[in-house]
Amino acid sequence: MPTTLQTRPAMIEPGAMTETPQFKSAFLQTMRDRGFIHQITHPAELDAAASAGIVTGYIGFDATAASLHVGSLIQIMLLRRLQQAGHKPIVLMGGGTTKVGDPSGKDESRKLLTHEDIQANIASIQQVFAKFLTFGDGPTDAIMVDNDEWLSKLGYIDFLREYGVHFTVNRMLAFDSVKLRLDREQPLTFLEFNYMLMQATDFLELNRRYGCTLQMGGSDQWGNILNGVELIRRVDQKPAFGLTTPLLSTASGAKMGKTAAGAVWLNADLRSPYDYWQFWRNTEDADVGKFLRLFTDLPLDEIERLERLPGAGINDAKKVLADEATRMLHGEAAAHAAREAATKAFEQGALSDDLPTVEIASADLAEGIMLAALAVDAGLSTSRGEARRLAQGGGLRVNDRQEMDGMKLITPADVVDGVIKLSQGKKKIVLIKPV
RNA sequence: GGGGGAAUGUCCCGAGUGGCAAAGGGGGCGGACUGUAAAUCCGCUGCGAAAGCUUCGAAGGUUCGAGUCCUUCUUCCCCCA
Repeated sequence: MPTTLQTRPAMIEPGAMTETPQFKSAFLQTMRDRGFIHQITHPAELDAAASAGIVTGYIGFDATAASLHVGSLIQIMLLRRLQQAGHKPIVLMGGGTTKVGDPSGKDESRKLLTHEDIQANIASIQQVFAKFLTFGDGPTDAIMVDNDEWLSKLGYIDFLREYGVHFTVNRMLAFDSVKLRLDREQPLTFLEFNYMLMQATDFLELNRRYGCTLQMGGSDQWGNILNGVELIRRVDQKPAFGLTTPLLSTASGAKMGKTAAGAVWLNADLRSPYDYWQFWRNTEDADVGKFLRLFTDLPLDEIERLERLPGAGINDAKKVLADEATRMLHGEAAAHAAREAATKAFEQGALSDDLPTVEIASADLAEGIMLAALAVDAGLSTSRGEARRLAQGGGLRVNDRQEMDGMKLITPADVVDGVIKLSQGKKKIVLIKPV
């Protein structure tokens, strides 16, 4: 008779973190100094393992969209730090688990994606990791695997007999991902209910294939991670660890990564380097230090200096943050161009070719285009009515001149140096280029 | 299988009496103040140039008029079996 997972592992609760003695391993020490750690299972054991040799750790990424967004960046950085500390990162693409759908933190079931959708998403997501990690065959080189490889091959009966016996429904019902859904009287399908088993299976599989002993993730993954840790410890009697990062929100409580323009995608074709730079530039004062520690490789003493800049000087720290973050993702040239464009636009009132540009037909312009329509074409508004209200509220400017009438016709006379500068509010600028 | 309840402005939550483009929040956007910050205050938040058009799970019906009443259906929740 197999034993079921009943015991809770020793772990560090967030509050206790500060009283923990210094870690011996460079990895955990750095992680704590830079604010990555929320909870750890078996901290002493993991610390010892990380000091003694190479630890292989993984993080799973679901493929629900064609790009990851800033919300996942902390996980990506975590893998980067792992590699920097001399360990081996595994990027696990959730080709299989995405077919099931993680119920954690969601009130409703997600739409089911097809296998083709998921694989296309994975292909699109993959490229980003190469910017942050070094892939290859070496001992600390990163590797990428897709859990569809083993999950889709599982037979139902085999799966139930091999893994199902290790989980009690009693315990599964106690997990937040399940409990919250039930408490709110929201449906939780049996399909989704199985997600945590899938994820536990992943960890076991990676442990057997690659000797992976560490699973990391956001704090909402704590329950899922625990299951994997315990599964390995029960079934194979091997060490396994879990580590979660704090849930990232801005100092004023907003969820990280959502802005006016929607999610802050990491793929350049979904969000330009210029916009990405702007995202970091607009960080709240209170978050600058935290973000510098998490999302840049700058040394800690330099970060401390930056975050202590008095008053408006904090803006310099934000520029450094934006530079560093953009460079890491899009490269030196793109970061430089984004900063130049921003400097010109905001500090010198000049234009830069790197500002977002939209082309329109000269013939249409010759006849005159309603300002509101132009704003829609420029992507500043989703409807003309909205654009007109925006103008009425003083939120639209043409060549830096406020224009309250959304019905006003824009003509070739408004073209200056080959473009029309259209601004929404203080931060969004689009260049309209007649062709 | 039986009984009871729920679905509202395509971001979320939520009032809603037969006259409703539909209260109020949150979120978002814009303005003022600042430093491309926060906090605060103000405005906007279905589409349309307008006439008008399209919204309250779906389809029918009653009515001059339906989110509101009736019928059927879908989905979900609860209780009983």
